Amino acid sequence: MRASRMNIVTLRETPADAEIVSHQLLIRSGFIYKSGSGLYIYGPMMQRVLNKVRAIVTQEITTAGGMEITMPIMQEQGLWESSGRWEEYQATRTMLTVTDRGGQTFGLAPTAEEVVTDYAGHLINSHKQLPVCYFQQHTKFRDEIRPRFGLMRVKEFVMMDAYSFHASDESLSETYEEMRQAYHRIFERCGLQALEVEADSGSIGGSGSHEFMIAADSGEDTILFNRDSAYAANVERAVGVISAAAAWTWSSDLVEVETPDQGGIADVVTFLGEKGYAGIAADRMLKTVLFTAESTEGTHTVAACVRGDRDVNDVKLSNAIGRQLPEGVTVLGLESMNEATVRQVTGAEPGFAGPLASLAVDICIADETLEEIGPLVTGGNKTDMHIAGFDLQRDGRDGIIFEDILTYQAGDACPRGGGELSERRGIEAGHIFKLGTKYSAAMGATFTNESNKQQPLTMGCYGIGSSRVLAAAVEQYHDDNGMQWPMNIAPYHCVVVAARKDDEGKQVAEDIYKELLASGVEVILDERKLGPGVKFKDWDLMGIPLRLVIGRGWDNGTVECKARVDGTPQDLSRDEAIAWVQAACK
RNA sequence: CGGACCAUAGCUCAGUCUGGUAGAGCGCUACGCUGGGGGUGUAGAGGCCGCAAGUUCGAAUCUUGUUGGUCCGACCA
Repeated sequence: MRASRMNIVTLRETPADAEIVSHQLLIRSGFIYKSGSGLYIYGPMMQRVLNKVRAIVTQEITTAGGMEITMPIMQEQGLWESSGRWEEYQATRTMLTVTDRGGQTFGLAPTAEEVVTDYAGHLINSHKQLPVCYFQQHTKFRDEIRPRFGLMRVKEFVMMDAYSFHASDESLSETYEEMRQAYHRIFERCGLQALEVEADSGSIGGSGSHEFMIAADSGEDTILFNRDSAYAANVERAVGVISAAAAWTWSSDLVEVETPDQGGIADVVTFLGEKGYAGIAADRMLKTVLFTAESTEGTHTVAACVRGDRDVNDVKLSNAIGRQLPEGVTVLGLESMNEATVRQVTGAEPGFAGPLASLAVDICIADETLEEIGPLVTGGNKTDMHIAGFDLQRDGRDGIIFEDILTYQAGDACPRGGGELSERRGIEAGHIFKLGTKYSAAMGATFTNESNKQQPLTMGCYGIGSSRVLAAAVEQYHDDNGMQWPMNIAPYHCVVVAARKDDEGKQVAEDIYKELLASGVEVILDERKLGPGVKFKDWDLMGIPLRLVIGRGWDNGTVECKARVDGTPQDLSRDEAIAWVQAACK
């Protein structure tokens, strides 16, 4: 391609609303253009990168046994009602909808379990047809409340989604493993370092799932991991072992302590310390956090208890609440309880809640690490009053459920033994789920098994945010001058910069360009009438991996060869330069 | 959905407090000079100051409303 025909428009200044580096560089380089909030045009260069990622994904998923199909973006409401997810996705406002002239409402694909389950259910009648796996790479929609971070969080994006169907859990596990391997190959071929972590399965549901995280400080997810034991999990799901609470000698009698205006944990600890309660620390406090949970059945008041120095894990809590509700009832959302309701359920000002008989909530869940700990200090459900010497087993209200609802953190011990957990940020680029029969059972997608019985299809589903992978690649590979695309997904392999004014110099650049082109190299000839500095800045910004310059070196018959990544320029002869490029982009 | 902020040239922003001729840098156009890291000279084009009402002799500037956007939180395969 000739640069003079590429309409290259690069920005010197960073747009005001671009916070993270991938957003800044993609905008400045002209790779993307904001069409609206959370809506982006992929320019010609970006499209080429996307095409390459898509090609790699298609190849690897096909190798893993997937068959590519295309499903509609518009999905009938009835399909979603048959799985029971319509209400959930409307209530959580995850799904965008459109209505036609007849008044029929459609969802804009946030994912396609319902559509594909309906499809497979009609095509698959016998266990002899199994297993089977379909996939597509198509536009997906999310009703993002707040799009941000450029391509990271948008309303419309490209995602590969694959769905496998099985006669047994064993078969599902085999395919799940094949897909897991395929994911690793995909990220490797894209030149990305991805970390596989245990994950929460969220609103998709199912029995097990892993996420593929691309490590980046700007990532929105937190990963806890330990290299020695190879444990890695999303903090939403991660478990660990917390250090024991510091010793605290107490007569174990229940004592009410006046704590005027001491609502927070830290306040109470300081206050009690001054009052002579020696050795009391935050880990001897029992923190009671109050929530209001919305479910398909109604509103529930919830108390969640954790050790005073730790935090409640919302995701785990939400799952735990779901297990307390009747079959088929789904938790839609979890909110901090408003102050008026707090006063109602505790009979006190906010800050003095405790899991006593006087706590009038529908559900009370205590973290499992509190089962064996005591005595503690907790709120007394009276304004300005705490209770010391509290033992949850002995003094707690009836019906307390013990579950893991703790947010683990760096420094906690690894659950697989050995050392401490470390923490890093990651971008969720892929997610695989063992769905089981959640959708097939609800939608009546069954097959005849070997015993001549109808059985719901066992399913797995697998997603890769293709467009998010692009942003993650920029996050992972860039420097002060711009992007650094890995060769396999770079929009072009090489740019030939014509930096001489004389006719011979121009002709040499032209000839080298044509020769590279003919040998299958994806190459750009920059013959624009611009100073060389401008050209260098442009291509560094756009991150083309290889650069040849026909400039002052040509006086001695040499061409400057430089790799975008940590390359020191080297002067080679014309033919050597061509060979250098051909070798580098193999 | 709570809280904060912004809207002036294609982009980044001054000007608003204290009402009185519409500004800068970058980008763009033309013509030179120049060529190894966004070079330079001259001459230009480009704005209903988001929109609507109000106050005023007079509004980018003050008031109210409205619409879009941004940030923090909540939410989120």
